Amino acid sequence: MAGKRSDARQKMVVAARELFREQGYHATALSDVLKRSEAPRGSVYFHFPGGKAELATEAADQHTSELLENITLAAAEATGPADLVRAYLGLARSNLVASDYRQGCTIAPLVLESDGLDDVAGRSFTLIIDTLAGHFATFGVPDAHELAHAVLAGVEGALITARALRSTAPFDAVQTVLESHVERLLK
Amino acid sequence: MAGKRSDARQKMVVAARELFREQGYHATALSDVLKRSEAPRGSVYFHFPGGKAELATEAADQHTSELLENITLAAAEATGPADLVRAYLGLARSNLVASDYRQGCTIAPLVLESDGLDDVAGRSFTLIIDTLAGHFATFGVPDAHELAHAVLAGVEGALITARALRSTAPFDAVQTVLESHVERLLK
DNA sequence: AACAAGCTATGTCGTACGTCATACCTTCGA
DNA sequence: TCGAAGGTATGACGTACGACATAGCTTGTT
Repeated sequence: MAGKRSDARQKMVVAARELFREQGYHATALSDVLKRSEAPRGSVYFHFPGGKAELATEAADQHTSELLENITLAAAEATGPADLVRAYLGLARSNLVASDYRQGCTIAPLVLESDGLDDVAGRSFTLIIDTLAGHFATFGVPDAHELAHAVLAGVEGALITARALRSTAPFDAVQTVLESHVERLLK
Repeated sequence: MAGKRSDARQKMVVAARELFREQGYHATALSDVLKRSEAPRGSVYFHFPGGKAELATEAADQHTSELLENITLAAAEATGPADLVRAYLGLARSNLVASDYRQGCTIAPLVLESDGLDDVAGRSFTLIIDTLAGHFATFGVPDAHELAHAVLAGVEGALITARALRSTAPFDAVQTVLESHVERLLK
């Protein structure tokens, strides 16, 4: 009933995710995605009838899913909200440093390069915030939602400035400020 | 020995600045810049031999200059570091809201859409941080540089998430956290 | 063996950036 | 005061590349 079941689709999503993190949305050509994923050129429109936008949507969704898993995982090991904050910041920072300041956030470009993908980014951010806030609330943090907003904004901002400055100073600063605030909240 | 001096150049820089804030770098075609600035096509390469990249560099530089002026202005009126933080956040927020969540930061796209413009962005961020830190130090803040890093990252991050969420919640959250930290620093 | 459904290679159209030949304006020299 | 020269500015073009659509092929099933 079918031809060979190909793994090209998933490979393309992975490649797209990486490239968007590094170069943004418009700077990434479909040919770049194909080259990195070693997928055949003609497959794009078949696997993603919506074209590039659909590919980006899927990449964002997978990125978010993976992030949510990591958050929940970190929350399970954390002994308090400060631990979770540290873990979340650490995740972004280590990815950035390990890639020699190349890999930022997959979602951010979709916001800045407005192409009708703002809503996708909005859903992703909402999920992240709600998940973070849920864990913070469990830890007994008042205004858990507010803290989650600050954490997300801090990470996104640090990812940008750290990249441009080629320094982890922004991450250290954000971490200091957030921990300072968390301590105060719990007092 | 000279021809007519045209204001086309400056108009183009202004238009580019606006468009990059709204759409990012690659999504902004030179034809878009020309349309908004009402400048002729041929003028691009004449005024900016380096092409689009040079135009972006100039736009970033002018954006930064204006920002530094505003920071210094706000610092003069501020009675403490918290005032300056509020003013800087307020500037970004009011621009964003006034434009119906369209106008973000001019520099950020240059970082995310890597096209060799990272260093330009780096210089801009360094200037902003140093200026902020200078004022914070004047106000007697210890670790003024660290605070400046956190403020910049907070604003950049809030600009992204607020835009996607179409909400000012990120700004409010960042402000709360930063003020909380400043209070603690001065204690 | 033949059909159907998944999969892929090639072709086409639109558009972006960069370039060039040309027209213009200003200033200097006679 | 007038003409010439050289920097200044511009509209039309070329080249290259991006996304998208379609026609053909491979594979598994009956």
